[in-house]
Amino acid sequence: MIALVDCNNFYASCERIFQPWLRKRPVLVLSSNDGCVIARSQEAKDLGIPMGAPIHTLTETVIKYEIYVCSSNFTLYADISKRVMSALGSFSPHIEVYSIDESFLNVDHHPQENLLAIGRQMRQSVLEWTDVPTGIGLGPTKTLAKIANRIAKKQKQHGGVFVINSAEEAREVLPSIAVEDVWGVGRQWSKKLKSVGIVSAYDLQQADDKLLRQKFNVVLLRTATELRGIPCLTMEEITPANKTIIASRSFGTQMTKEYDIEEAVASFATRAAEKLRKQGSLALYLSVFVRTNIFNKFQEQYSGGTTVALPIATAYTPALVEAARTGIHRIFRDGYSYKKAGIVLSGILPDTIHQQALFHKVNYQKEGGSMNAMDNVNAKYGKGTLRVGAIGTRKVWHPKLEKSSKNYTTRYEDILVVKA
DNA sequence: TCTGGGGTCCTAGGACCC
DNA sequence: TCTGGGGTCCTAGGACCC
Repeated sequence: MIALVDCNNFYASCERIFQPWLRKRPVLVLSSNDGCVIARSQEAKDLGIPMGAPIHTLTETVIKYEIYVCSSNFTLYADISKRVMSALGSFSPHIEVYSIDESFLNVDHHPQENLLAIGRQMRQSVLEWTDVPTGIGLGPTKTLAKIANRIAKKQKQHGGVFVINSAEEAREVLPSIAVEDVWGVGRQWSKKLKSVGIVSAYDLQQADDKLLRQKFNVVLLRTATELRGIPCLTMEEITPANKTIIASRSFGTQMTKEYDIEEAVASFATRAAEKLRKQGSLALYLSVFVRTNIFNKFQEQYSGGTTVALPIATAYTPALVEAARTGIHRIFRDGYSYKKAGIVLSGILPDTIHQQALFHKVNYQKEGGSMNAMDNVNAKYGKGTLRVGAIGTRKVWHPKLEKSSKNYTTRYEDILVVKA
């Protein structure tokens, strides 16, 4: 049996922990650049505010209902997430951290008849340890655990925990679940499924394998099989290294100067390099892209991208920054107003392999040593304490961040605020 | 005026090999 | 006029997830 623990309105719940006066107020958390709504408290959901709505379309609603709107604070959310997962860890040695606010737990070592009680204990523990409310669904497969989780959250009488013990029990609840609410069924497929008469999760469970394989694909067939109580998706307790690493941002203002964009991509390359080293990898390719504001219908549009092959696989920040600037020189065109840029690292290899190039000699020890030193300094004294000069100091490209909460759990000065 | 960021997997088709 | 069988690798595009 698998438990799926999912934090309720996670970012909004994090914001409330250290600002308890927000508890009854509707809360919205915005995306980078303070653009779209990416998290809503229950009160905000009840007001009918959709996920992803651009905040500038909600000005009146925000004033009318005194909605608290804030920028996102991922430093805080990541730290709270760690604490939630740590609380859950005491219930099972087999835990897969699926996303910042979700975990799968194997609970096979708990007796079947106690599962509801175990779920309630988990919920209580997380609440006590972190003040974050959760919904918990248990089922024989991940997909059924997801369904159980949905029921736990939607039907208040269950107190946030719901168990689907078997495929037979699933058969009773699946007719009430719309097919688009099944994990793995998105917009496109639900449309297509409905066109062949598959409307509910039950219909999908009962659907003909051949039809699913022929008209759809093997991924959807697996989903249907999981609904029958046969596991197709295994627990992945060890997070595999990412195969691509992306760092991109929309700019706070539109930019026209090449050297400003160079500073931005130097910063992206730095961040990507940090992620790369953290997972113990090297990259062979660095792609760069830029684009104008796609929402502005009156502006001439341009979007460009290019891939720079690195002479050898590397995680050395200066080498990646240099590649990013090379890329920008290739694709930058004068006369446009740029709104977004980013870099993508690919050709990811483990850093235990050091294949040399014929004409490009590298002192791995020296490079590795300096990166190590830089990472240590930045861990101790804060991000960007030590950085390459190409990033600059003017921050002209930085996204908007008008109202971010404090880093109550990770930054010394902010922790003092909490204590006070 | 204002519209996010970061990932994965599968499939089909083309190019190539023997 | 007739024209095999069995593979791999790469890429672009489409679907999905949070």
